[in-house]
Amino acid sequence: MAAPAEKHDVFKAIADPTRREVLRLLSEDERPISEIVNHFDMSRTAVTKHLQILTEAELISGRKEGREKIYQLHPEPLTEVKQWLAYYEKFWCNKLAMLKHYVEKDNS
Amino acid sequence: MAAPAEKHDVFKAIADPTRREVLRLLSEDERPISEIVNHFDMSRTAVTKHLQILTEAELISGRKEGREKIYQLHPEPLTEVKQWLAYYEKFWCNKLAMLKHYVEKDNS
DNA sequence: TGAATATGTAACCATTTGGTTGTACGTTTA
DNA sequence: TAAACGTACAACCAAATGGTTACATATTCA
Repeated sequence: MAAPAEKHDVFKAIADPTRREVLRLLSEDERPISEIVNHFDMSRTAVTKHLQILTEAELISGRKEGREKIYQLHPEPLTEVKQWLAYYEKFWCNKLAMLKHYVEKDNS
Repeated sequence: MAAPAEKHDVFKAIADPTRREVLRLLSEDERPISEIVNHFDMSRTAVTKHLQILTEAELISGRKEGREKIYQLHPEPLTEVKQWLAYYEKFWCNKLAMLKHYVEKDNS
């Protein structure tokens, strides 16, 4: 049952603006590939590749329905990013935590 | 005063594991390049390139001190990621928001 | 001064990324 | 059945990415 791990990690997946836009589209509603393609100025093949990368990161999944393939959002893997960010939040939310880093040197 | 915008956006900057590790190191304390290099199994030149990318994303900055260049963390740009994530949090924190997406189809 | 240290940078390279076109295949529908 | 639709996939390509080695420059210290 051990997943073969993520070939594409979620950080790489969300690094591309096109892929972030795909996620936004799918957050509104599930959509077939052809409909997703309409939102971009690139070929269907290019969009399909982005969908594959997002699928490998398990951020989306697609199901065949007739001749269409319908993709839907799975936001859960984004928790990894959230957890990573949480560590750094203290550095900008809690000024006290920044003292160690900035006080002595940046005294201009 | 208008910044020439970010050549490297923060999403690309944090996409690389090496760069995330650099951020973690600098969150502990500011460090000269040579000390950062010691933490990795790659050349100083390679590390320097990562430092440049992080600098362009304004996640770190370096100051010359004698013959050393000392880098320190600037976590502020990460707020952009946090804001982006906030939009998707409702999809995994608030089950109700997911109804529209999953209820009708995923009824197995 | 001269050696050692720390960094800057040019030139190069393999692989990945992000895109293309062309063709094939399954599904509707007239 | 034949045409139209939606998708899959192979082959190809330019540019970006992530790394290297080699050499130059600036600073410290014996």
